[in-house]
Amino acid sequence: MERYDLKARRIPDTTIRRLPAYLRALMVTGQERITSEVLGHLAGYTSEQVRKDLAYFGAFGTRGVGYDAGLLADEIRRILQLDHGVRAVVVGAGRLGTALVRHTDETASDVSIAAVVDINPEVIGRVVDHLTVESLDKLEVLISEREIGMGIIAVPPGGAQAVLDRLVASGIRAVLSFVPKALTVTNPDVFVQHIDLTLEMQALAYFVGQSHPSVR
Amino acid sequence: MERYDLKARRIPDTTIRRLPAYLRALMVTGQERITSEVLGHLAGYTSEQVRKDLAYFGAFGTRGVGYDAGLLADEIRRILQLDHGVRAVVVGAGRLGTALVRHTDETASDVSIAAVVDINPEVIGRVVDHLTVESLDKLEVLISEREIGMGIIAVPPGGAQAVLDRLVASGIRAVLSFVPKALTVTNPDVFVQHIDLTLEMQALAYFVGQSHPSVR
DNA sequence: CTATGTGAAGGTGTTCACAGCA
DNA sequence: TGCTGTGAACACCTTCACATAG
Repeated sequence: MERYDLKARRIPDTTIRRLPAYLRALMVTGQERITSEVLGHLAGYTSEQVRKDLAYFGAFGTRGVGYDAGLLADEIRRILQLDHGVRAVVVGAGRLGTALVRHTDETASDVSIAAVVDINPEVIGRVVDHLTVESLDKLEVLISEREIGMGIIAVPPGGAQAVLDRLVASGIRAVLSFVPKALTVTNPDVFVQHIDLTLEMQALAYFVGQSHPSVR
Repeated sequence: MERYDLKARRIPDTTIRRLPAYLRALMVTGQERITSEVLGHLAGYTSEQVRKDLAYFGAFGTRGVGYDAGLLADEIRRILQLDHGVRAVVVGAGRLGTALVRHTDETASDVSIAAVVDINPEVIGRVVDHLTVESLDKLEVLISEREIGMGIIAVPPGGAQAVLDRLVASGIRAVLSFVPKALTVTNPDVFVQHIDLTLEMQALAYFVGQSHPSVR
């Protein structure tokens, strides 16, 4: 009964990363119907890009008309597995970790935080929104009991690799890391996304002085 | 006296984005000398990638030996303009905005926050680390007086586009946006980097169930 | 003999242009 | 006629392979 996996086409990462933007754009318009032109404009991409991306998964539009916004949103949610109720564990209940929990609570994003753990005894037991910070020791148990499929790492660089290894060993296949350090993973089925503010800002510095870089 | 601009080669964005990772790796090793192999490993890339990236800007290594870590770090800082003391303004002093100020203070990243502004009278005047939150009205004045070259937008979606327009009108050419919405900019000299946590997590959800995607 | 620097080959993602269908 | 869906052309980035220099 798998719908998309059977096609066995390799989907570009870039396509996957644009789908959530399309989903948001579909939510914003109250419209019933929407063209790839409008959808692309709202999401910040071109109409060709929209059509190509969607074509990897099937033909959801009507020629000469456009797409049914509600139906297309449902398709995208299914593709991204957002209809499965994806649950994540936040490792590290420092300033960043707690901010992440609150953020996710506020924005109904179809991904929920199901557990927060920390290694520091002083922090364990504290309440963050609807969750109590648990011990890092219970990481594997919590992942299993609460059927967690995503890991979010918000610990200092020192302990990050060990945390990642434990997440992977527990069957986690999608990880978001805020650690200011390169982490390695051998299992090719595991996808790790890094968000590194310092690196981001340093790269941006390059463009500060970049007036008129010849053409484009 | 320009060193790199004269070459007029178009540098791939991907290269620019890897340079900060190389810089960090160079800081981590106490070593005097380093090979592209080791540097790549530390930063999470291949040795060929390292050499190609650096070759866009010149020949900094010694054949048969490797690179001088300190010299190479200086080169990268110069390329990224991190030797110029890049200053940024944070627009929006909410939870995220203040967290950004503190984060940047803690991690000496060669990019400093030189001003924080907000539109909310209740927030204006508050002290965040070494800065006092100023009125959004003074945005242009602050950018000019404090020679700010980078903008960081951490406001709700509603006011974000207007903020971006004002930043661009003030001559800002590098912007980091945390706004959960696509922003548009017509000036091709302006570079806008989006960090959107909700989109990031939704994209990751796709990989949660992605076991063994055939080959690779 | 080692590790850099680089043209050439290869691969991946985007844009074009239009055929196909409502 | 209008907009989708898609092969083909294109552009970009990465990997390969080796000439080059110390």
